[in-house]
Amino acid sequence: MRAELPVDTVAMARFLIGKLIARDFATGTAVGRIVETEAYVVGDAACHAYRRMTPRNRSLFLEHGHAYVYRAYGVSWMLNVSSEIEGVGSGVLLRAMEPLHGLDLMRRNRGVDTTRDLARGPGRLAMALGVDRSFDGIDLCAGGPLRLAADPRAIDGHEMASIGTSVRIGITKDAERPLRFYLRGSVFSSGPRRLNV
DNA sequence: AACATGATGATCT
DNA sequence: GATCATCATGTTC
Repeated sequence: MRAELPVDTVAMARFLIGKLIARDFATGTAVGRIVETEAYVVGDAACHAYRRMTPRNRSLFLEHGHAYVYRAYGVSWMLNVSSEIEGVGSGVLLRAMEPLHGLDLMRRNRGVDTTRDLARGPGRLAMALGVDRSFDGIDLCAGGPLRLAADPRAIDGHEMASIGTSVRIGITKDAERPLRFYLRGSVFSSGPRRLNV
């Protein structure tokens, strides 16, 4: 999988739209299709690695395809994918997912029944997958309990046409950059569907 | 002090 | 159903 991943943050954010993320639990596997991402690029004041490497953000500096997990607002875990060569700090936030398999597991993790609400939003996505700080720094391309996968049903090139772009959600620094990407028409993405094309 | 959010309840259609 | 205000809460620098 790593060989297929782009080594570029914006390319990664777009590439991940439509890809699958799987999480093994003792009782089964939950799988979702990524439908919304945000890029946090080099030189971006909104990126946690903007200033320098710190204990919190060090996973952003791992080789592309590793998890960076942090707590937002004291309530939610955020799951990101590192997106550049080792030593360069940047990543892609996974903001929403369409539940495909193991919905019972996600419902249990979320304490919510409605399919549409299981993973629409970055905190919900992480909770549905049972992701917390213990996943920070893990390799998402190594066949571990949390991993990225291609969609076997996808046909090369067909997803590209259906990706929309907008500004990122919930930030104040570098807020005007068009670095949010979403699968057009998906009811499982979390924000505006109609900014910037 | 600021923050890459979500649940809830109010109010409007 | 949409949209908005409010706030709980941990972690960072």
